[in-house]
Amino acid sequence: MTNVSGGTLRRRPAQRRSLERVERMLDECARLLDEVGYEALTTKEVARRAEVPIGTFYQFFPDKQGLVRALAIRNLEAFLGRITARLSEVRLSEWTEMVDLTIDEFVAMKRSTPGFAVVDFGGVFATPGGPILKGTDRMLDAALENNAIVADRLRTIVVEVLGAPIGPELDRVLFVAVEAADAVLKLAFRSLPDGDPELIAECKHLVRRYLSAHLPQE
Amino acid sequence: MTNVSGGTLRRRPAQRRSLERVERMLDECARLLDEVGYEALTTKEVARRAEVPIGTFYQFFPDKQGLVRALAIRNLEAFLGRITARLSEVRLSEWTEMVDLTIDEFVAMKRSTPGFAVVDFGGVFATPGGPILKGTDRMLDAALENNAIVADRLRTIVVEVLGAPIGPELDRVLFVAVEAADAVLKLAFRSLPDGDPELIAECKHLVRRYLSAHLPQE
DNA sequence: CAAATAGCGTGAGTCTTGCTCATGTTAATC
DNA sequence: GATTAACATGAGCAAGACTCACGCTATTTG
Repeated sequence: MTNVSGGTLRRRPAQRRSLERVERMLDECARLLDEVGYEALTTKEVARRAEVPIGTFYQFFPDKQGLVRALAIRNLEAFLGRITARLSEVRLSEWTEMVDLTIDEFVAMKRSTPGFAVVDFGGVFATPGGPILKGTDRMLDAALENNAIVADRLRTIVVEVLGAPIGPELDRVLFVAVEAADAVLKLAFRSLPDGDPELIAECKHLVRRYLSAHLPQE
Repeated sequence: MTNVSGGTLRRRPAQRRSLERVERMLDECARLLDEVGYEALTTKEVARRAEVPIGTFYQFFPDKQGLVRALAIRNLEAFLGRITARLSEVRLSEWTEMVDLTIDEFVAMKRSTPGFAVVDFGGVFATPGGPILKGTDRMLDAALENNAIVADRLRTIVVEVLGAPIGPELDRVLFVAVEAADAVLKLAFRSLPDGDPELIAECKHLVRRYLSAHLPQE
């Protein structure tokens, strides 16, 4: 699996114990996100639940956002892993199948993976804009980058499976598709805890309609 | 103009002076959002810039989120106003024109209205999910509701202009379209400060393709 | 017109939270 | 066994969200 993680951690856990601790903190972070949401989540509480002193928490995570960002990256890697696994099982004949497969897998993770409903790949914040002074929330960039990574991975697959024309146009199209799908699926899960089935169907519809203009028809 | 504002304010400003103060606080909130983003925005700084004591701030706004929510609602009302104004000027023959008109107006506001790039109609947070304990961030619901209001308004227009079949299906379709468009436009403005023109074009494309399956062709 | 009353305005101060850092503890190296 | 380096810890600090007791100004009342 490609390691996507960039400078997210302050110190990379070397020993077994530290590694387990970091994993535990991420787990508790995810569960807390489901319970109280991002704003109400406190680093102290995450540390307490993971049975890790607050000082140790800050040995590994630069701040609250770093924690959530790390979780988002873990989610992303899990998602990419599941996608590639499913793709090696199923031999798909049409690209439309890939749309369904991707969305289904995303939906499955929304349902089963703690915290995924809240952060998925990182789109919790929206703080772009002007000269950021202090606090320096670059989380949004992370979200942007992460969805870009999803798009990039999908592009590789699309090009492999059916010889789609490579180029900046394809990049853009897939990027837009991923972003739009993400938004509609968020909507589906806001309406119903397990995701409104009609909205999920509509999401597939939306993506297929859009892509059919850009990908070769079969 | 329909008054959309629900219980956003603690006390509704009755006298002229209070009303100006509230307006000033919203203005400064918007400008600060552009400068430092949501996380780094402080109520003290908003109050300071608006030349209003912090105590008075809390007379009107319940909390930081309430402030931003109020701004989002003001934005929404301004947007709906502009849309209806443009629609009364231009007599549109095809529904595709309405897509362009709506998106163009949204883009124009993203460029000109302070703070609109950050909050537009309220999608700053993402904190749905389980039993919210304290802090009770219901901002996301507000965002949801606000986009629903946009969709609803557009539906009224669509039904008026061309006798589109009314029903829950049309509601859902428009809701999805608004949500997807919102996401792609956010993306466009993340890539470039003034909005990537190619992504804006792609957004129109996406919406038209999607709607063409649900609205009567001309 | 003065007194009583009711609402409005105010900012010092409280409480909570993110985060640090000096000190203690364990493991590695010589 | 001594020295050094890496890791662990939680009391404490800084900063920000939000309150509340008091003063002030308008409005009503005898």
